[in-house]
Amino acid sequence: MPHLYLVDGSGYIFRAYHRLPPLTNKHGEPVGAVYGYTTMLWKLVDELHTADGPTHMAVVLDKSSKSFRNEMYDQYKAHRPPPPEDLVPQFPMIRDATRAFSLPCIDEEGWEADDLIASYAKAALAQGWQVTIVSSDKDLMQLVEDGSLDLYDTMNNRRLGREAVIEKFGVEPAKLGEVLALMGDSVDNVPGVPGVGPKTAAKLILEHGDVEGVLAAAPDMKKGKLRDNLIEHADMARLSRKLVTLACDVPLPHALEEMELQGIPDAPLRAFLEHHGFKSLLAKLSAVADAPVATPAVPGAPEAEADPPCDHDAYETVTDAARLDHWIQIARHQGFVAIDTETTGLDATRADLVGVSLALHPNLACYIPVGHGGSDMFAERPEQIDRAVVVAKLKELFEDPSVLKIGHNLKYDMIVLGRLGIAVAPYDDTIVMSFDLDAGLHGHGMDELAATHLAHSCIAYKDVVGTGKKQLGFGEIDLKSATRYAAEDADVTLRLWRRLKPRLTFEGGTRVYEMVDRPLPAVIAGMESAGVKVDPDLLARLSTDFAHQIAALEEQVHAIAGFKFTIGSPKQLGDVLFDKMGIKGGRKGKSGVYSTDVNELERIAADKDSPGREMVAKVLEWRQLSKLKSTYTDALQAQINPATGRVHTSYSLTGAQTGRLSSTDPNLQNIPIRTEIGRQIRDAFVAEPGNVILAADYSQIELRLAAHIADVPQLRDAFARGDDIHNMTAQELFGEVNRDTRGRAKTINFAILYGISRWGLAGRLDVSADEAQGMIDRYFERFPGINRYIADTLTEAKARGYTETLFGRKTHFPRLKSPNPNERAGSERAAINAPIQGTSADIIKRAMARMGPALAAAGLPDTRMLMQVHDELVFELPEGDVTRATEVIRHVMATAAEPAVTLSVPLGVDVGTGKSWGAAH
DNA sequence: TGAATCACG
DNA sequence: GACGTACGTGATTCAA
Repeated sequence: MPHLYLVDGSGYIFRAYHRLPPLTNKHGEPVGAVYGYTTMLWKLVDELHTADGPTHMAVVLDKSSKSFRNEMYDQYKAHRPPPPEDLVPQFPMIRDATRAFSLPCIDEEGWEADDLIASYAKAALAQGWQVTIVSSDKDLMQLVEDGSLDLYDTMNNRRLGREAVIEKFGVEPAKLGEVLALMGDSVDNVPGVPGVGPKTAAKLILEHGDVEGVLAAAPDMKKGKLRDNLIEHADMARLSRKLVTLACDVPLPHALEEMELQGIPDAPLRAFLEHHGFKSLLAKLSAVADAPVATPAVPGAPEAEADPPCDHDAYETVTDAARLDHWIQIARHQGFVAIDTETTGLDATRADLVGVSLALHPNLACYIPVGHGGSDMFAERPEQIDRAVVVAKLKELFEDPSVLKIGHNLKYDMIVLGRLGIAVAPYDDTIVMSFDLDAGLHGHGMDELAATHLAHSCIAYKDVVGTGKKQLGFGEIDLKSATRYAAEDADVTLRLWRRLKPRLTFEGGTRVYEMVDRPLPAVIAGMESAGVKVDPDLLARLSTDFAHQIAALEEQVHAIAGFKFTIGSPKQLGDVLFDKMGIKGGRKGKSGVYSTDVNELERIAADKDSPGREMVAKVLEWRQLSKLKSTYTDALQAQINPATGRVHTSYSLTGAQTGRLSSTDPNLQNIPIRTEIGRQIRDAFVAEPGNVILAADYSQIELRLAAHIADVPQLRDAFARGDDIHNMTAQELFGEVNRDTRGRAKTINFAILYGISRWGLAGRLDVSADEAQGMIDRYFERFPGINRYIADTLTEAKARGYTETLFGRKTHFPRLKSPNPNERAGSERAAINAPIQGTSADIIKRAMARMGPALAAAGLPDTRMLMQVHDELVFELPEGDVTRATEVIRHVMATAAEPAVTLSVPLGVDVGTGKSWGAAH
């Protein structure tokens, strides 16, 4: 007779987590619960062919924390703390483990694992099967039937049948629901009746049959607290009765036959165990290698078969609502869908939706046009579903918590869809996944990834819309061509996801993906959509002001030269200074042009005897003003979005190899601050009336992280005391603290982080290479952790080809093995810096991900995060909220590493506010 | 399109 | 012994 084992995976993993020590695997991922779960599954599967062993098995999990019970009672499970942070990344691994055993993994939105277990159990019993539920959950004990259904607690190795239930609760399993209802449950927040515990509940039920019987009998009971409580809380008792009732009629997506157990599969299980380095289990696997072998294909595992090539003619153009419903229905059923949007432009904050594509499986993809034709009055508008209908239908799918949306650079789509009222969740982003796996090895654009991973060359956008004057908007493309291009994008995205997702697990990328990067696309989409207000009048005033000064300087420079030339041309300027005016010491670069950068010009300006002193000073001033005008005051005005009156930058999540963000169009991460004249530009970044700008920045975060990572006690103590770190370094290195030694110490502190050479330091400090070497030696002597860190980091980077941050972010350095010594040396310096810069980036990203929820929880929904500048977050908020917001922001930033990483140095956060960004500093 | 320059952390 | 000299970015301008 078939014997079905239903494993309560969710219940198990929580118990395993708390019972087992916090193990980590070789990738630094927490795996304690996964290890416990794997051994448990194995033990069960091993019992196939034994007397009471399973013939069929499935694992049942909770899909989300919400179920139909929350609709009955909004307080249900309301006091449950979120799962521990180092347990969260283990949830996907539990699914990996289950797949490695080729077992079905069952979860359904809106239902708890208990309901699914009850429903499958009933279905199996109805066919005359034997059922064992692997769990120790008391709610599931309601299902026990003498001789046909029992519970199995693998942690104590105990089976639990009718007798055990009676012993534990004093009633038959069939009456257990009545008892549980009266008792209530503080963990799940089932109210029950106050003052009624297991003993009283059992007594009452034995006497009166069920909850209704007890409530009916209450008025006749002897006066006392119990009677009063039963009468007063009758409604809560009835509600509790419903809450503890298991749903036995959930639609069942998996046939019981699919759950047939084949034995221990070799290849996928071996790959899984090797990935985590579960050595004892690997040994065990080798011992059972001759056992019956199942041969399932693990989707996306390294040995997975290649997908068929993209078939552009297989893609469907969806132009009627019924077909759209059909696609949505399959996506719902499948639980994941790749998506992509086509729009009228590149700037997500302005672009309008033209169409959406979906992909469900390789070559199973469609394009839903909504904005084709229309703009051209001569062309006929091709048949399309009404835009509002598409938006409404897609909103339901894209917001469905049980359907994973997969996109490539989803941030873009989120901004476009966000303006249509659609909030995409949950999601995976393949550009982020690729970055977390392969930063430093190659780019992460879709076309490049398709070529690298799928040996596929995507249709070029330019080939669809043309270039130059003849370039068309995507809405002007005929539906056939549009479908071929757009659906391919979704198809390729899906294919990439199938490749990359398992690699995250197998290569240790899950930790940084889940703990740092995954939340970022949504967070940054919010920041970009919000934008920042700039004062165009102030910028215009600065522009004219600068223009006048530039014109005056230009005239003076030409007068000194005696003729006109283009000051902005380094080539002409070099010729004027070094050839025509005969200034000595000109250095030509490889392109044969004299160097005229600031260092060179300042050198000339410092030389009292140089004939070019006057001109050079004016050129330097001219350069500064030209830069400010062209790059900032002029450009920024042009970047104001007329619809919002604000500037919306675009952050790249994959721009910097170390994990930092980068900012473009415009770059808001290089707005001047170091000189007074440039700083004025920050005054143009302003708050709306009634609001203020708040800037919060980490103080010396990279040096603090260096102190922690390299384990330098002196630096750690200095930060713990709150000392000025550059003063302290000056004291250590030079024996006295003054402006000069502090400045030098500061230079050296940074230089060390960047892996500088003695010549580099010599150039910076204007001393000889020998003197510079002396300072470096002294530094290493005073802070002995530092050279050990540098040596260890390089050794490891060379052996593995990559470095890692405290959160497991990898940065690859293929050029560490370059035959070119310069390239090699450059990579070595970058590798020394990457763990520090990267960890800093990880920490502020975690702060950003937590900031929205933390502000909302504190009742500060109007505090908006607008910008990130590597170690600084900028907010706009109502004046009255400053005090409370400051507290929340400071706390979130200071604790952002925890609990995943415990730092041995505190993280300091400086906060300032004002009407403008300039005033907030 | 690449080099040079310079703005930021 | 020569090489070329700090990590990470993006925008603008010139010149080919």
